[in-house]
Amino acid sequence: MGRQMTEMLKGTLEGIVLALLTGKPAYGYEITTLLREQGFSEIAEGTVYALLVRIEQKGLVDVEKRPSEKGPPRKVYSLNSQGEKELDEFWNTWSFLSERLEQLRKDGK
Amino acid sequence: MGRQMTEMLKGTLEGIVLALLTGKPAYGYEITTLLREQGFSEIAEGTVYALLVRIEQKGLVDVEKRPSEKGPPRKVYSLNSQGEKELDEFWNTWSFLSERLEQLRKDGK
DNA sequence: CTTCACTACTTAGCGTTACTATATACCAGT
DNA sequence: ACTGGTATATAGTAACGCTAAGTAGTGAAG
Repeated sequence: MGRQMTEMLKGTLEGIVLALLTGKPAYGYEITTLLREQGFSEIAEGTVYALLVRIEQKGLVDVEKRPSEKGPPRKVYSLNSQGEKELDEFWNTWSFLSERLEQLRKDGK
Repeated sequence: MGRQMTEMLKGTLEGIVLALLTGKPAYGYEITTLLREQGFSEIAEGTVYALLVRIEQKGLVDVEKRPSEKGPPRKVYSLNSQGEKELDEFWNTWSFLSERLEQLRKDGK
């Protein structure tokens, strides 16, 4: 992972995961796969699991343990109302930053 | 500053400052003022100066000391070729992330 | 002449986050 | 037994923005 991307993911990766979780609960391994499919090809598994622990502790998701046919039990995360609120705020923060940056990019040309 | 914004600025603030510097050299206090005018109203001075030290050490900017009529001498930073290259990469990284996020936002609705 | 306000830069210590590396565990096929 | 895919956990590290406090120069107000 590039240094720039690593730093830029700070603060956005949590939002990305919350967004992935809207409407469709998922477990860690699945989320990692989803991220890789969506172009975040180099995100380490450990990063995702640590993030999931964090958002669980913050109370943004509900967790349910379910058996898997193919391995150890899965921890399925689903967005709760507090998580939805956090996601809303995330989009607001993102919009602000995004608009400022697009403005800057325009000015630079 | 909100927690989310603080985290999101990691990795982007450097790019923002590099972008501000394109074409028009500036000194720290001036950059802080510019940022505040552009909506980043709560960015601490210390943050900016620390960032400037960093990008100088990374060799992304050239520095010139100039007397001020109103206070201590100014350190004027100008983007050099390595800084321009870094800024290019920054925009690439930003574009990638930005596109993924806009896609996610669309899907969520 | 001293106090205040504005300009201008510096730095130590802190909290948060993503990464690296490693470990554990379950199951299927060879 | 061994390999490979599925699935989770965690200790240690580095990077970065924030807080807080300090130094220094100039000019105006009292």
